Amino acid sequence: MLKRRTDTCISCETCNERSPLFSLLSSEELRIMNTNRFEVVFNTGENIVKQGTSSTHMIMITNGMAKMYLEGFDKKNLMLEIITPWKLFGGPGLFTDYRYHYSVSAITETSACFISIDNVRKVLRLNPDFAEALLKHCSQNGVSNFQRLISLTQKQMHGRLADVLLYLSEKIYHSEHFNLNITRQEIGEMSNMTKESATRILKEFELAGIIKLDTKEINLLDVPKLKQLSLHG
Amino acid sequence: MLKRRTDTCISCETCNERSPLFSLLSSEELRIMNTNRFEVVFNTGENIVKQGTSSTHMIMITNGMAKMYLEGFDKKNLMLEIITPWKLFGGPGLFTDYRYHYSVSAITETSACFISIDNVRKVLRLNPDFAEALLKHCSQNGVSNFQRLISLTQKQMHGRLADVLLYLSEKIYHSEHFNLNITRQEIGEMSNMTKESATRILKEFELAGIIKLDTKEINLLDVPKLKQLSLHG
DNA sequence: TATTATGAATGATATAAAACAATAATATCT
DNA sequence: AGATATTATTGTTTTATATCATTCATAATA
Repeated sequence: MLKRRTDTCISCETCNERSPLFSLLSSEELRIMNTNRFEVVFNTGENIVKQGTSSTHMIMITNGMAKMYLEGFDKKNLMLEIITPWKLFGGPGLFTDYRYHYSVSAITETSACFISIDNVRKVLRLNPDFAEALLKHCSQNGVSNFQRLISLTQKQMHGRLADVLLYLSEKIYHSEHFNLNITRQEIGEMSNMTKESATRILKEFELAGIIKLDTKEINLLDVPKLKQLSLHG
Repeated sequence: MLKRRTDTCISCETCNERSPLFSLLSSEELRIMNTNRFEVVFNTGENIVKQGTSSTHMIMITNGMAKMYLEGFDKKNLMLEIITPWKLFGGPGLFTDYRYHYSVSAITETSACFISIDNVRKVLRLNPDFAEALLKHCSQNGVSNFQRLISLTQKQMHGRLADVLLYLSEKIYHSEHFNLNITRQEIGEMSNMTKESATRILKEFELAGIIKLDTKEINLLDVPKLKQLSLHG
């Protein structure tokens, strides 16, 4: 579905303040980035990128919410992140094998802005600050992946679920009280457990007074306890 | 222990052909890289980098073998790679928080060459090809981490051990017949299982005629079968 | 409003893999 | 070479977690 142009998104110049990476660029460089740029609105559930297809664009969501996930064996997904506006993605394939290495799909109706990777490459060769910032961006993803590896391989379910709740609260909903717009299945995909286990442990947390739970509505009552659970194995 | 200078390693100019990243550099850029560069020999078991300390250097092994691993909870390690000569490392911290995010220790006596990160940064700003190559290097690590995440979270022990055997054969020993210089404990750290499980499954593979096993000596008899095991969950 | 889908909750059972324990085989040191 | 430490093997038990099965609740649709 095509999006009507609005005065908030006519060109990169007008929305560059939204992403730290773009604020490093000159007008001329922004003009390059803006060339062939397009924006598309996705309905809930639709794929924004599909793992395995050609990676031709660096993408940024300007509105809505999406999930980034690895497609594993037997339709089992591992969710990497929930993506909110101004977070840049496109992944490691952009500079290696020109394939997307994960899928991204819309959790709510989502507008996404597509910037051609050729233009990104042009600018990165013109602007060393931008090149360094991209390298930093890539490195930060590397650090996150290390944390994920340790969390998923060395913590058991309670710790992993605590990690998810803290992530949702701190990084996504910016509140200790939030209304989930993801399913138990998806909570399981974030913490590598079945939906049944996710349900069960949420209930346990409620019984232990750590959270207040009303299906989709979650209230973190004891954040220190969650942090302690997160630290245990 | 300091290493005597030899005619094979007086400066980066003389060993630049060893690493694809260095072949992109001009003499002047190599001279910058070579400034304050030093080489140290580590004994078996010694730390080359220690997770959590300041990351000040990009490092390359010129001789020997080392292991790169994440230190997790309760002294439980997760080995990321075995490092052999000319593989560059230093990790995601070099461009983010200036901390090493993993440890590297010598499996055999190992010589390592330390290049100041300030010099790397200087050169990356001078040479867009090098900048792009570093970004590619970082991205490739990202791809490997995705594969690792899926392998460790979605495969069970037989599949994970098959992955390790194939990795050792293809990437490290370059033969289907090799003499391990790592312990069962370390095989466990590569595949996220206990040393007892590693022993047991190696034995099972032997009984199934997939490998020939004599403690440290391993012979892959049925590589297709290992690949098939690797694909299953 | 009745009727399907879809998601959530809960219980019973099965199983992969860790933890524990003990012995056997190597390697290292004196 | 003998003594000690490290590593490998093997068996038994325990536990975390998946799987299966069913009911309940909520949302979408006719």
